[in-house]
Amino acid sequence: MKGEAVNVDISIDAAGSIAPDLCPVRPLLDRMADKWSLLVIARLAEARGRRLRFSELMRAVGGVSQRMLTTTLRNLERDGLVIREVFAEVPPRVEYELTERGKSFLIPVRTLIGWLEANWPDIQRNRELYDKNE
Amino acid sequence: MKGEAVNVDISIDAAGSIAPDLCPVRPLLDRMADKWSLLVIARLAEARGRRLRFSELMRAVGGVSQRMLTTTLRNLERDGLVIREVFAEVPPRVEYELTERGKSFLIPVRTLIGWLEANWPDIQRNRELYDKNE
DNA sequence: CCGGATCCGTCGCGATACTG
DNA sequence: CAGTATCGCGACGGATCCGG
Repeated sequence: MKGEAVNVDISIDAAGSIAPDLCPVRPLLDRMADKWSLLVIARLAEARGRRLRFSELMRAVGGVSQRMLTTTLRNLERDGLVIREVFAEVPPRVEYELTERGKSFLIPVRTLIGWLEANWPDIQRNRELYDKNE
Repeated sequence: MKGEAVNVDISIDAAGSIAPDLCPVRPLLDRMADKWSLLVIARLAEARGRRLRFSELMRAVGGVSQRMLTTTLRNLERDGLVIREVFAEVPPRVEYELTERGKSFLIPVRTLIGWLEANWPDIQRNRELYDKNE
């Protein structure tokens, strides 16, 4: 058991307002928000179709451990955002590439990041003020 | 110290592609992705200007503990997404309301959720397939 | 009624060592 | 080269008790 499945899902209704429980957004959101998913997707997107090898991706992302890169890529593959192709060679070669769905995911991501960039200075100032007044 | 500050920031450049280190998106992203922030914002947005009391918000969100609701609201207030007003009464009354910035945040959120809704069925099918083949 | 303080379990993540 | 296996820590979040 893990928390009795509270009301952690979010969705939007026809009117555009946010409502819970229409679709399980949370599992997805959790994954997009994990430490490496977005960075991996970003690096694959920059390649613009060129497929990246595991080690290549690891250098491009920077700071990620083998373990985490592997599980991140597995999760993205499981959701159909990334394609993984293994070549039966020695030494082994594995290439990764964004799927169409993976590419389309960049649209909401860019919207979000755009908002963050536009609002970050104000937010930062707000934080300083808040922290100063204890 | 906490992990040596690897390359965990993401941003977008003028061309619209995602690049690291332009602005610290990660601290924000972490917070938006925490367990309750989005739900709290959603409930406040539904109120459409009407301010919600703490207990009211707690029932509306559902499943959140007092502790987590408090810290979530504090964080949102710190970032200027929520306004908190305390009334010196007995029993105490505290009301919460979205700021303009808080409201504007709903735009990227809706974009994201829209994408999730549109893609969730496919993703789910993809997952089942992936899980079946071990 | 609205929180602060404390305790504690869980889990994401990093480090390291090993393998086909 | 591209992983898998194992260990351990630290942060997040839930439960509970207390306080103005």
